Amino acid sequence: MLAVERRRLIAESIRSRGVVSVAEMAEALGTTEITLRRDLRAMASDGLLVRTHGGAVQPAGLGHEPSYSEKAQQAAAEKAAIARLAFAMIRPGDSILLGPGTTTFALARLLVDCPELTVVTNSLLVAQALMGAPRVEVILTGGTLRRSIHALVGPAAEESVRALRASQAFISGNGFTAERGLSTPSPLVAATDRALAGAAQHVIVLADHTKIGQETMCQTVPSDRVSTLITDSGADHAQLEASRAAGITVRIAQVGDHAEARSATA
Amino acid sequence: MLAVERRRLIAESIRSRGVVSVAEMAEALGTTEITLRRDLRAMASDGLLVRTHGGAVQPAGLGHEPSYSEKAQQAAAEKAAIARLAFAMIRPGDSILLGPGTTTFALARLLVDCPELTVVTNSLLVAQALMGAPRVEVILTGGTLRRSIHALVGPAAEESVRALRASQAFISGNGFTAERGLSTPSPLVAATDRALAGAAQHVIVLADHTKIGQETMCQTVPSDRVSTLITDSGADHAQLEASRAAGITVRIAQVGDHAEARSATA
DNA sequence: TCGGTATTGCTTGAATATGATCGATGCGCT
DNA sequence: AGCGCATCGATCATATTCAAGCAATACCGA
Repeated sequence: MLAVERRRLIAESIRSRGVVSVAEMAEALGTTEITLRRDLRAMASDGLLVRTHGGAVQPAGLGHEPSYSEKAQQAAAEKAAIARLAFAMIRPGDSILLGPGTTTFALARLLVDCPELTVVTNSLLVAQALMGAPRVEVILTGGTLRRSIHALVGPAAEESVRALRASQAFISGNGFTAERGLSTPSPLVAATDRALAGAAQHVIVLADHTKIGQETMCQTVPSDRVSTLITDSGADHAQLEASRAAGITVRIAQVGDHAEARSATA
Repeated sequence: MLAVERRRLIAESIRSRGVVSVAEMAEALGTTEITLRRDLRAMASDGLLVRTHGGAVQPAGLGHEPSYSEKAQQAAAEKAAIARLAFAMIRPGDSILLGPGTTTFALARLLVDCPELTVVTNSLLVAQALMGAPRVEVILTGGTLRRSIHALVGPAAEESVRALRASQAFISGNGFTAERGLSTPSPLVAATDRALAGAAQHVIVLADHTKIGQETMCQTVPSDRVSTLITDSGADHAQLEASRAAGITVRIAQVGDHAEARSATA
């Protein structure tokens, strides 16, 4: 076993699984932990991985952030179900807009096998998720990096969206009510979301039940601009009825229901 | 067994498996390791393979795609040294432009502790590297995602750079000569690099010795627009002299820490 | 046949990679 | 906060690999 061979296997393992453990890898490669540690140290100094206690993780650049993906665990099943329902609304050849958020991120992961698709987004996570989707054209808006949501915001982001048109925009947020529509705590994020919504013929809001009935500071999309609301079965019924009365198509995703999803349920 | 026949078998083996081991190959060919080493040395000087400890590996650019992480390993120590030299040119409070590439990525990793800095980039890797640098403001250009270099290119990218001004632009590429300046194989990437260079007062080219004297298809920055060239000590001397004669400040990075890759001047 | 050249194999000293031990550090648990 | 455990880094010892010099053999032309 050559050193280069070993390191290539380490790199491959970390690329496919995101993390490697020193002990586990030493066992698998038939070498000692000391050598593994030396390899990891050398590779870390080259930026191929980031060293942690007991192993190493993928450098920021190909994987998903641990803190962010932890947050995505909240109501993960609901978000996945919502994403599947949204996925069913997309046809090959479409041009769509995707806002930031864990739910839209879940949707992006479903799009990797979708042929002939153009995705415009201001979310770095969405872009990362579509990195391995060669048949999907990904266009990022410009803008200032907002770290908390891994997205691009600000005047530059709004400006770059202004020149674009798409059939559908999939937007998320922190709160949704039938009266005030979608809202989010940050004015900057709200302005960018508003720009995204303004560039699409149909606005589809993705919001799990924890957000229905919540109001936060800044309105991003008023109710009359929302075509469809996709949420899950835990949502407040009165709010859903009021939304329907406002002319919004409301769709309820059933957790564990894979029937609507087509082929991408890996 | 003729020498030419032996070497043909070596080439065949390295093409099919990617790596060969000296001991293993000597056993298979019924010869000694000394002879194998001599063969490998000769073939390495012809560029048919890359010598490593205990064997040899396929040179990058043949067989399979030079996946980003593998490319990052090439001349990693030199790139790190170049990045350190470039880092010394940046002052707190500056606004800088960073292009795509492994060397600029190495520079970005050094910037995480830099206070009060504005970085404009079209590289997703640079953005990711600066995700954990709360005191650095990161602005991404818009554009179409080019997966092979993890960067944003195209008219949208150029347009979003047009409104910006910065003191320094750090650009990399695939080749640099004193006559034609910086060049890259892709017209799209070249156009974006050109836009980045056009937005800065000073253009600093980061290019390790493997790129000096190389010419690729598309010129990105002509020599007279380059203020500074930062390379490493393995670079061709005639090219460096010609660059100096053209008015470019040439700086040579010394590989300091761990000397892993050794370079032979042709 | 003889001399010259090229190829191959061996030996030696140096460089590198690997493995083991020990003290220090960090992390998780109570 | 304190304790126990795993992990880490450093240093030393060992094995492997490398490169250069030298000797032996094969090949070739004269």
